[in-house]
Amino acid sequence: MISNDICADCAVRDRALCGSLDDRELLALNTIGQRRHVTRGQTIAWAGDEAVICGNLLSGVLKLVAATADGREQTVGLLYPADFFGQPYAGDVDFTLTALTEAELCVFPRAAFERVLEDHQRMERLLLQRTFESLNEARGRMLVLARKSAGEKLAGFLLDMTARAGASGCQASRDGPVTFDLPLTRGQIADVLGMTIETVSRQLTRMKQSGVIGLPGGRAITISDREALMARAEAA
Amino acid sequence: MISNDICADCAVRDRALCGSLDDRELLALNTIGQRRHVTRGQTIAWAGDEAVICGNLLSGVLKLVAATADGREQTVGLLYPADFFGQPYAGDVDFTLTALTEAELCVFPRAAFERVLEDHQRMERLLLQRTFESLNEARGRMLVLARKSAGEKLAGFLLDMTARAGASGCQASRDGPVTFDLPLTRGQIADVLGMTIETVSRQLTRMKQSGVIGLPGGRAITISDREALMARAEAA
DNA sequence: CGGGTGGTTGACAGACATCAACGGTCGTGG
DNA sequence: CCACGACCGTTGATGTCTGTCAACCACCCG
Repeated sequence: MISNDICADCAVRDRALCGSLDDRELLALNTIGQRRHVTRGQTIAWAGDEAVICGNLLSGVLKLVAATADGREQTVGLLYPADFFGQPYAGDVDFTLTALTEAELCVFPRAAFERVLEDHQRMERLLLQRTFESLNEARGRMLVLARKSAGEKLAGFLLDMTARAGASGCQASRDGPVTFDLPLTRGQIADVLGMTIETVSRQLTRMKQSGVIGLPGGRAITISDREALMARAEAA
Repeated sequence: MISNDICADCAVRDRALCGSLDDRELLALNTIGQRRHVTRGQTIAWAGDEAVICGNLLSGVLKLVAATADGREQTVGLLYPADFFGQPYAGDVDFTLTALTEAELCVFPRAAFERVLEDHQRMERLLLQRTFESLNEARGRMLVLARKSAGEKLAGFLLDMTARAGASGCQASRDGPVTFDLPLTRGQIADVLGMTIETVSRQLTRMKQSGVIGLPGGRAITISDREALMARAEAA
């Protein structure tokens, strides 16, 4: 049975919301869940549309985007594997959800997922906790967007990405230089940090000239001096 | 019995989370809840402290504040009567909670409240929905903070406050001028919108000179031309 | 009466956006 | 295989919005 295999070989089985369910309970999810592949740049849900789906991100990176009437955009959230997307009990979608990279999703019809939540209080509680975490993160980001300088924003962002890259990056030694690929273009970084492409670029070259980071080319980045980066993330 | 009366004469009984409970269930809350009065400027919970309480706001206005290491501050949320505060299942408090005005709270020990949540799935679901709403609001605010000009921010803020003032303000006619008192000082508005006192003041006088608003004195404000205000809230 | 808080206004500066030009890389198609 | 265009990134010149510093006024309360 194919549907049974969906959860069995799930890459984020232990980290996603579903981790709170036992094997038997997973069967219920299996019957309503569906794998879906999206390509870079593809939009999964448009702000203003009816909220019909929710689910888990299996691989790749997604962004949540808010926009003004005249087209200015702000990325208000980044989603990584094992993150939940969508809003149970919602009417309409509030923020456009788009893939920044190739991505794999596990999608549920919203109504069906709500029924599962009702039967599994533990999962609903887990979702509540995650939502609080997202809220705290969003509020922390508000401070960054409103009060930090371009240099501070970028330093903080790079530290985030470094932590996120984690094991996947290659590092010579503990506390030594770390190199990895940023999953975002300069423009996408600008959207996240509330600045322009040019400012992102300029700040990066400045850090490079200071020896804090290296830019080997392409989307690669080397964190040469993590201490300095942390200092810059908090400096006035 | 005093404790029984707490909910009976609650000003926000029908709008707060507890509205989901029947009379018998309210007894459980009554035994753990406690009224508390706070004065203007008083802090209810400090960021970094252990999260020991949560509850409902009965009257007044509270703010949630995030701060950088070097003291820059950003108000990341405003709480109005019937709003819930605190974070069940949390470890530490993430954002300092302070009263902007005299305020009345209904406070619960966090651990006890969590037990009530576990027994009342309906209330937990309501809390989940509210948390999603807060998250959406925070994300919307991210767009404002990062991408809107001072004029747009202030126009949007005034529209919010107008909606909030609602019936309490006095208006001559539908769509006519509305006058009410802002519950925030210029400095507090600046903290909310991510700008400075001076810029708030300048933008207000500019709007006054354009005839969009009136500033009768004190903390009062008159919305003379709501259409124009809406235009300004979205203008580039 | 004096000090504190809150508000307004002016002069000035600086950080960042904007506008513009240019180079590199990659994929497609002739 | 090469060429073209699209996308991405960098850098420079310039402008402007808003933050900073400062002075001043009104009001309130002890």
